[in-house]
Amino acid sequence: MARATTMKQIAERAQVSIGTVSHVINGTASVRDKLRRRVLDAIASLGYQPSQLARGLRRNSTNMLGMVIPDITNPFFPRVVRGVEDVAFEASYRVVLCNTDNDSVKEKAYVDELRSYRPAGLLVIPAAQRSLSFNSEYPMAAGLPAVYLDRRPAGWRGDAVVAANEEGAFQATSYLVKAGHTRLAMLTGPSHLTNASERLAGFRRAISQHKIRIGQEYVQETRFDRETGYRASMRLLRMLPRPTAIFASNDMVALGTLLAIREMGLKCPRDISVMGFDDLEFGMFTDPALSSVHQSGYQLGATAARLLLERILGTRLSSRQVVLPTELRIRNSVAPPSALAG
Amino acid sequence: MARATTMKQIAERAQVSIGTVSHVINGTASVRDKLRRRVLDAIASLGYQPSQLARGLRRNSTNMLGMVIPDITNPFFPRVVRGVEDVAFEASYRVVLCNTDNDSVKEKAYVDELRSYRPAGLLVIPAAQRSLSFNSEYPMAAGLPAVYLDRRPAGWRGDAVVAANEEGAFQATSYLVKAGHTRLAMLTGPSHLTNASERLAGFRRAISQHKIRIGQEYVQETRFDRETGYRASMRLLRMLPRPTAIFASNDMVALGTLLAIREMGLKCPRDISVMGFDDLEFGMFTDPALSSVHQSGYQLGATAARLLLERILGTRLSSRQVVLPTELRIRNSVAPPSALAG
DNA sequence: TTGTATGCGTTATCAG
DNA sequence: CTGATAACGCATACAA
Repeated sequence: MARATTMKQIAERAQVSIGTVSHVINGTASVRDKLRRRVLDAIASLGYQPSQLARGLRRNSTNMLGMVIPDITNPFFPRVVRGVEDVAFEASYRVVLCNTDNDSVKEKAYVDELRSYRPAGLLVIPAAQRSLSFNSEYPMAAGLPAVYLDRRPAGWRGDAVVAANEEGAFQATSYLVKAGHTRLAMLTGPSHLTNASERLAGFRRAISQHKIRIGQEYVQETRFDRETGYRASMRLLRMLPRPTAIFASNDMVALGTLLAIREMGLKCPRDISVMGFDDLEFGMFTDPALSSVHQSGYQLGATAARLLLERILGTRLSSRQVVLPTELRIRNSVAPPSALAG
Repeated sequence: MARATTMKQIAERAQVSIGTVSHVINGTASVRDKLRRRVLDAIASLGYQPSQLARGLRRNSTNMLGMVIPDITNPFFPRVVRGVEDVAFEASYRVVLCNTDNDSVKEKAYVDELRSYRPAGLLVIPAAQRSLSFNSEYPMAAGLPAVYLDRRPAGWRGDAVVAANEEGAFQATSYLVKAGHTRLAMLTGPSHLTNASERLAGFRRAISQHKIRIGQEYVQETRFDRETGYRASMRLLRMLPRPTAIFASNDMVALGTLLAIREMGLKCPRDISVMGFDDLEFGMFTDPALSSVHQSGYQLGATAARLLLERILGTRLSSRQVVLPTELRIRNSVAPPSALAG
């Protein structure tokens, strides 16, 4: 295993001390132009790269940003990650990615290990609302800047960036109501996640504001995936009277609903309307095209990364809670209820 | 910035020397049971985590795996990444992810920086066939184990894992021919990527084997995205005679084709058949459902990670080229050519 | 079986 | 402005 070029070699070649090399690299003291040039030349010709390990050890901090997400395979998260990466890269930070599978144990393991690399900060989409690893101000407590995204763990008083989940769900539900639907069902997502419970709250606010009452069996808990969306939808579709509209807590769940409708021999939107949340790219291509509450995963990530960088650089002190806007995108999967339905 | 617990503190608390602590942690010498227990207790009660930076500096290698991919936002790659991560995590390695945007300059920058973290190995989906950073055995030369995935840079003689691109494309094209198509078009993807050129080769082999001749305007180069797929498809659809089947080099491109067909007021598969490659999840939900050559991104990643780990652990010496099988998945987007078409 | 001491490549302090 | 030199936290060769 060939060892890489070190500062010592640069120093020898440039005929200066190792301290001087460090100074020209970090701009930590002014160096006479002649020496500076010699150093730069040596660096260029030897292709020297400072050891991030040695530097991190000495400084007790690296240019890594730890990012903890549930599952990169879920199509919403890649955009978030990309938003983070772009902002981080621009500022010379690198992103280390970890998938928790929504498992708080794995989350804790990852966070603990990440810490041992002394990242400059942490970006976390928490696995659960009440996580053992994050119940208080855990990451901050040890002086590690952290920003939470997408979901907010209970009790977290630091920086966070989330979408307007309640409001978005309220808008979407209101739209369905105004289209004439009164038998509305909701697939909630995991009730222990803030984004899911906020969306449910928005749904409830809309129907109660319109004086609509629905049976509790019309509200079904799911995970945030197609599989549970499909199963819960099958249950809904077999109920009598059958709901005329289903609001899914995210697009993956809505995909399951579309599948269930197809399998039951029903037709969307003729027999039943479907609304999703997230507005993932594939929604434009489904049959029928999926109506959804749009949120920008990229902005979510980019914004969180910016907050984190600001905190790392210490330009801000008070903690900030950013709420990103959502926007209703109506496509073919929603229509007024047919007189025959039910 | 509170400093973390160190071995020294463990040593003090356990009333042993720092060397002993190291030995029980690494199992590098047998330690008397009593002392070992004291050390373990101290570690547990202080929540000690060894500094990966110090360890990496000392050992000249860390438990990080550098992974370089074009763009996490492209739905094929998350599965690859996930496959890598799962295998890596199991073996106590962590993955650092970098997006190159298919830009070899960015790729080189990332690889150079990654090296300064002394990763145990590198997983690379190269940005281009002839990359400045990878034209010879660059990563290996410096003793850094590396495995290439999905695409193979020219001249690389080390480990690589790719799909059976040529064969898959051959099967798909043959299917179209057997369905009666003679006016076949292909959207090639970027010609400088091996996977794209192999797919084109498979296409050509199939049509020439069936004695079909097509005009060169029926072969259009695209990138691997929807946008260029859409534009190239519009060109194809305006040609006279119009092709009766389009083979897209991947599903994102095929999505663009579906869009173009819709926009031209044509109907797939009645007027024109469409075949994709990759078989991404959304293909089941498009209208019509997309036929495609299936390959498992997860297996691609998992296999590559396994090869890399084996090389890191030094259990193998000769370099291996793994080719993963593909499988044709026929759905509604393919039908025999209508007599009226053209 | 255990302790001591050296060095990994930097940064930072302190003289000169 | 420049050069020595002491940490940073750990692994490891060597001594005891």
